[in-house]
Amino acid sequence: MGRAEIARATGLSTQAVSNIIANLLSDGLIVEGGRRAAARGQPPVQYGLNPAGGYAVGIEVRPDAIFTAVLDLSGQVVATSRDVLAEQDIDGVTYAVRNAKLAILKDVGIPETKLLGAGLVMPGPFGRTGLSGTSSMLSVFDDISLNDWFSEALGLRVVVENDANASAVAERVSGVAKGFESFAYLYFGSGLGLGIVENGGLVSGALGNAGEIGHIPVLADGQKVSLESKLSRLSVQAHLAKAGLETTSTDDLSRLFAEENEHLLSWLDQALEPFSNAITIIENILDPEAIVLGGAMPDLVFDYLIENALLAELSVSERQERIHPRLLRGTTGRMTGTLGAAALVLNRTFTPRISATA
Amino acid sequence: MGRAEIARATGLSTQAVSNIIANLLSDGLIVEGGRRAAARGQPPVQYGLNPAGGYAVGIEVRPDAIFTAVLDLSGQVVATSRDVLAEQDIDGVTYAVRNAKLAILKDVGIPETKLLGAGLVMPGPFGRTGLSGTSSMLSVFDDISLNDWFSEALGLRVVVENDANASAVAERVSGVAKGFESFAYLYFGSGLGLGIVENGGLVSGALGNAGEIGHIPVLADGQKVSLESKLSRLSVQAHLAKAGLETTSTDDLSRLFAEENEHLLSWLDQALEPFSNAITIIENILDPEAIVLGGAMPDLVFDYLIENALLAELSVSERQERIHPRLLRGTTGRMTGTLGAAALVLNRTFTPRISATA
DNA sequence: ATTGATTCATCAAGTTAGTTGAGTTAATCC
DNA sequence: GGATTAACTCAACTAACTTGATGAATCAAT
Repeated sequence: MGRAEIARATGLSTQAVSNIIANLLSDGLIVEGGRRAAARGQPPVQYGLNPAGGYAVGIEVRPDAIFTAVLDLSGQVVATSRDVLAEQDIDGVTYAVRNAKLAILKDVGIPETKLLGAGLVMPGPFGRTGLSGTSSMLSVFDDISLNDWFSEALGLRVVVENDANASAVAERVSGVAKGFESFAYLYFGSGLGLGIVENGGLVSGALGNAGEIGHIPVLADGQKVSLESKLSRLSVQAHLAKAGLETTSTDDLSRLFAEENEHLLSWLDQALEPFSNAITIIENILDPEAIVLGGAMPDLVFDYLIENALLAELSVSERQERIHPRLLRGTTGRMTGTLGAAALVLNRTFTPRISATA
Repeated sequence: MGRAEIARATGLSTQAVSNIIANLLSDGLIVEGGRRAAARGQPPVQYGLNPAGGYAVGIEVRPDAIFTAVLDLSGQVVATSRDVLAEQDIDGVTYAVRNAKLAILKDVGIPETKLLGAGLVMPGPFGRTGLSGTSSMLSVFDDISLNDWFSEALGLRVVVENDANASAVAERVSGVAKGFESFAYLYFGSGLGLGIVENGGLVSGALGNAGEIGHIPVLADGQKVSLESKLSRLSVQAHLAKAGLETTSTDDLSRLFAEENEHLLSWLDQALEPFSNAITIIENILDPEAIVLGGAMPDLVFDYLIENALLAELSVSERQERIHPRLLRGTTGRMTGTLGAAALVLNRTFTPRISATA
């Protein structure tokens, strides 16, 4: 954009914009583009983000491994890596996280000073809740103290989130939800999570545990069960195990789908009604621009669900002026949680918000 | 609070706070309290909001009437009034709204200059959605143009919201949800709505139609039905009508409940399971501090529902450190929507937020 | 080709909302 | 009754804007 255009958009004077641009240029955060001769008058000098002006690290802590990624300001992936997680207690995790950060920075030759912050992702919910039996290994911490702890350990501003929320932000920063201000992201981890983005920011609830959609009651064959028991990674695995199929990886599922395996298809069949109900619930409660699907499922499975979902016509989401389909498949792939961790940092710096707990 | 305390809380210098306080005092927005001698050192001069420093008008448009209310800065009700709405088209509503505003201001002797803005409440959803058959009389407008229209008509900054959202804010500003940053409000209008407050602000979704919870599928006797068909004002009325009881007012219901009327009790009985399911869904998706019930139902009915709800133990809301019960009854009474309209204005001025659509 | 309209941008001075640091006032502690 | 503590004010300085005048590059009409 040119100076004058920015001034009109922001309500600032062109002079103020000029000053700010001069600062950002000398900080290397933006770069000058050419002049664009469009209409009459002097053509504006264009400015754009300098992707190399800053970087964000994302770190995903899984039960047995640590995934790390670095994104530049434009949301492009600079590097990813994977390390084993030897000890799963807090000290082991801290040690591994610190090493992972140092290693990947050294690898790509980015100095600490260029880092905007680090994002950390681990399975929620945090704090002590009624779900604590199913909770993460670090459940001794609530999200605020987790934040402080890792902030200290990494020497960086830190954002801690669960995998569903992080992935949602990944899709917003560099995936299919680019530019969406309000949307929902249905995340298939071992369970089922929901990342809620409203007005560009995450909705995290009173204690940061919003989006635990796996535990809502749904109807299946006249029985009331939890959504997660019908629609999740654990659910397929249990279903296939009953038929003697030991599947563990997403590739396994991909292969079974390609083979039109009857057991996988029957699982999909039973999952469709709970899935459709969940979509209706999300749409009517949150009125999102779209619902994005992502996580540990093959793309083909997502496509199948999107294709065959019974979308309620009686929904606030059914309207004529729709630009996007009501359901979309995420495009950030298998590292979505890790990329999301880094994307959280970018999202925070690009769409800051006022918070009561400053 | 004293100057120094405010300075510490905000991160500003005490000098800056002093300047700001001097301005606010001369604008009449705050008042000086006495000195409070607490610890050592010079006791601070206390300052507080001046309730009479500004006012907000709330206007609720109902099918046959216009309700108006004025709140002062502290959230206290200064006046309420009720006028008939003769013509239900846009011109008729505009005329009635303008008159209602002028009348109530004249009544209480508040000059226009003391007004912070006006809140307008009408039944949603706005814009064209899949629910448009059930939509409001002003459905030709979307929420942005509604805002502009009435802003022009009233010569004030205007906030337009649906009844559920407004009532939620009413409870936050001067009801049972005072001080809550994140909660949900289940509103019994003719249908059933959900007001969602996250981080002090309303979650309104991509097109402002979040919270249409009445349309979500729930289970009742092994059947899938819409929540609204089991739990709403229309639902009780239909249920009682089948038994030959013509009830129209909330007082009627109150009386029936006091009489332990078997038909009302059987309605409550069948509503309990869908209600409990809805609570579980809301809790797990939004992780609210509490869910507040309010709207066109007798208090006794709310109390009954709260008392008898089957709260899932497997919920993010089930935790030890809870300060409030998971379910609360709203305390703003029958005018809740109208008060909410005014409360919206107060909420906006007290907890402003950054918005992409400036 | 010249002139005027249109748009982008800068220069220089003024304004506003903050900061910093030194000094003043009023209470408690011992 | 002086030391200590905290709240507050005064005065000078600073950062981040605004305003108004001026210059620069392009297009369109004469």
